[in-house]
Amino acid sequence: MTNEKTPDRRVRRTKQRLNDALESLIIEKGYDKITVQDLIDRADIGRSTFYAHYETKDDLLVSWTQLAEDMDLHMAQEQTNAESIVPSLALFRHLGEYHRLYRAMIGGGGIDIVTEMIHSRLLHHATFELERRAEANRHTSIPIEVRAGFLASSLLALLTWWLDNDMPYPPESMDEMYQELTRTTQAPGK
Amino acid sequence: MTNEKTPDRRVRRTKQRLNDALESLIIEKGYDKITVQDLIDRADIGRSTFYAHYETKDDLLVSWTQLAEDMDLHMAQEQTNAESIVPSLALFRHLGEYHRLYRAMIGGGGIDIVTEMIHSRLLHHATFELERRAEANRHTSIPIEVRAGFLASSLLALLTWWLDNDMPYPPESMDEMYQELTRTTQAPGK
Amino acid sequence: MTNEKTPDRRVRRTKQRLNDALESLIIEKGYDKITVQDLIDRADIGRSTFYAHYETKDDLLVSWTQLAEDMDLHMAQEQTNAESIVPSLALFRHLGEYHRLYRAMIGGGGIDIVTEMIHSRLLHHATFELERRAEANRHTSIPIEVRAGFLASSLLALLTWWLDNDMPYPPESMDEMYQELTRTTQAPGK
Amino acid sequence: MTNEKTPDRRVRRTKQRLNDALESLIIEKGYDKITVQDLIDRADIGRSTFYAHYETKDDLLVSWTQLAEDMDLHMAQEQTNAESIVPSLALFRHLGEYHRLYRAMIGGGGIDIVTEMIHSRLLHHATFELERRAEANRHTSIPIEVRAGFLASSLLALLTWWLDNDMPYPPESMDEMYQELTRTTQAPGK
DNA sequence: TCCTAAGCGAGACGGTACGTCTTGTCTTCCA
DNA sequence: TGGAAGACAAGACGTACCGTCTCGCTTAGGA
Repeated sequence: MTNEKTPDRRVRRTKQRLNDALESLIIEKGYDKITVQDLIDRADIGRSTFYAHYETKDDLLVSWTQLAEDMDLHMAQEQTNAESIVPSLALFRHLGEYHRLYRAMIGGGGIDIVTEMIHSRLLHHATFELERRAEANRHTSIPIEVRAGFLASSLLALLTWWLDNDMPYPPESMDEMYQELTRTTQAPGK
Repeated sequence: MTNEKTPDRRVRRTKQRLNDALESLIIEKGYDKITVQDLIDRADIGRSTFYAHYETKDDLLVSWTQLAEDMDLHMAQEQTNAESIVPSLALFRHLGEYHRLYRAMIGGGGIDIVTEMIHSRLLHHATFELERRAEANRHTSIPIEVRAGFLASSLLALLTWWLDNDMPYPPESMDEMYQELTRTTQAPGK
Repeated sequence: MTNEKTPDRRVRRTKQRLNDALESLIIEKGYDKITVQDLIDRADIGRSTFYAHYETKDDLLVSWTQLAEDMDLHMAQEQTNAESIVPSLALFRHLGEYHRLYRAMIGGGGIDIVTEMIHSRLLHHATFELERRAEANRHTSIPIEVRAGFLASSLLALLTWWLDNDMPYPPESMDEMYQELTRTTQAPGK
Repeated sequence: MTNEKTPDRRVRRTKQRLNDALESLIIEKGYDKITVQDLIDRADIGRSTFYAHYETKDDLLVSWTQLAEDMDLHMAQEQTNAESIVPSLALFRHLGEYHRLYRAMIGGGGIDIVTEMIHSRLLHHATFELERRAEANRHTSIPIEVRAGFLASSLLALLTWWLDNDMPYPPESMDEMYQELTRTTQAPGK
């Protein structure tokens, strides 16, 4: 519960229009090719209105909370699965479902900001889980931050490869491969 | 023996100046912030001269062959080590030696094109090595291209993390961690 | 008896604040540099309130009736003086008294709209007076409108010069010079 | 003979195009309504090219030397006429010839910068001439700067009135009226 | 005294023009 | 006469104002 006043109805409408315009333009022509003018035209708003709400195109992107919320939601859902350190299966399923959008945002020619955001959330999640299970991992001398980075980067790499190659395997297979490849950290006791 | 004429002495001078300008500007302000005008000013050449030799800023970067050659050289050197699929130790040592430059080029705020080039070479190398040892890996159903991508991305992630965190461990330790984390693919029989 | 309702007390207060804001801002930074936002901020009113009363910044200026009324008042006072066609002495005295304000409004860097308003009133007055004395001026073939324009412009030029040069002579001297310079028209018979 | 290098042929072409565009647009829609974009479109040049040569629209106008040169030329031509203090007849003739352009630049709704420039040149000329004939004017106590200002402003007013009213009299008649109205200063001995 | 219509502040909004910046092409000039 | 210097067209950028508009809150002034 924040102290922020409920925004003007018009403000919400403007932001919604900009988010819609951003999403459709990302799919159509790729984020890098989008100009502020494109967004303005598509959202049918005035130039100064854009700059009243966002400093730059990137600012609009990061304020587009859908991504972060999606990530957190799916992480929370899979959190109950004690076996998995990162919510890999849920992510393969979610990104596969919205693959047109995610393919435009991560991987080759994607958007660095988005990739970094996802990586950051995965990293944070993995670090937290590894620390929670610290006692079970005394057998290895590899620092937690290295292992967390490894887990996050590996998953991101597989996700990216999967989307860039038109999802040649079902999400469940991809998850199995990920589990197998990272078995050294995921299930240390083997 | 190529068909290329030996470049004019002036041409070589121009290219040398541009390479020097590029390197110093990358370290100073980061590749993304560099403009063609910056390069021209620093190299003290005319605008058309730049475009006579390179199509874009990226073109100058990739033509700056030092990186690719370095990579290949170190790969070749470590190629004799039958145990290792990718020349990880050599890379940790090499990047550590020139860390100021490499830190500016890969990892957070780095240059996509360079990261992709390194990734591409690692991927190609890993694919080749895995195919060469294919018979030894029948035990796993994970496709070679997935495993090659995994090996390349993991190494790149560790290299990046290492540089971004001021190289807290010696190259040898990093290599050991990498070997351990990717044991499932590197030495599958274990 | 007009149909206009007596304005709301608040309306009068708003207009007063705007007039005050306008006057102080003209002296401070010059009319041209004033923005509607400046007026709004200084008067501490809302944007729509401004546009509820005035169409533009110029509209506020011309509705600021003090000028026109001043002019007419002084013209009426001097009207009795049969010698003078335009109320030059009264104007020198009046503008001299409020020179800080008038210097900002007429002459170099002044406000065209004000200058034109003063010129227009002078022209109208001179035309009226010359026509009233038409029979006394048969000696010259110069059309009345030319002579009226000459009288108005000359006086305005002297007033402007006088204010722009920090009023180096008293109003009475300025008036004498004006009478002498325009003697050909003012007192044709001489 | 200046040290400035002869400008690039292209530069001269660009400036010529801008001058032409300015002149036609002044006549078409009035100086105030002209935007930089109008000039760019009409001259068929790039936006940055405009700003490479001129800081603002006003800068282009004042650099448009034709006006100042015209003034000086006509002043020089009439300089031989010992009777006239300012080159009134030549000016009536010249402005009448190019009345479409001058009507858009001086007088009601005209361009302040141009009006002030003409006034300034007239004033300078009148001051110089009056000082040259100082001994012949001992009869009056009116300071030279006042009389020069009067002569310049009166002429400008007549020119403006003449153009704004579609030149109802020939230049020669206008000049005669001007001489008659300013007889007190022009031919003091009468 | 209450009620209701108006005045009001606040500020979001669509637009227009601005002056800056960078790019890749094209023309001129000079060695 | 071939390459360096740099002028150029194109167009996106972020800023500054403008005049319109939609909100609720406040507050007269008539019922």
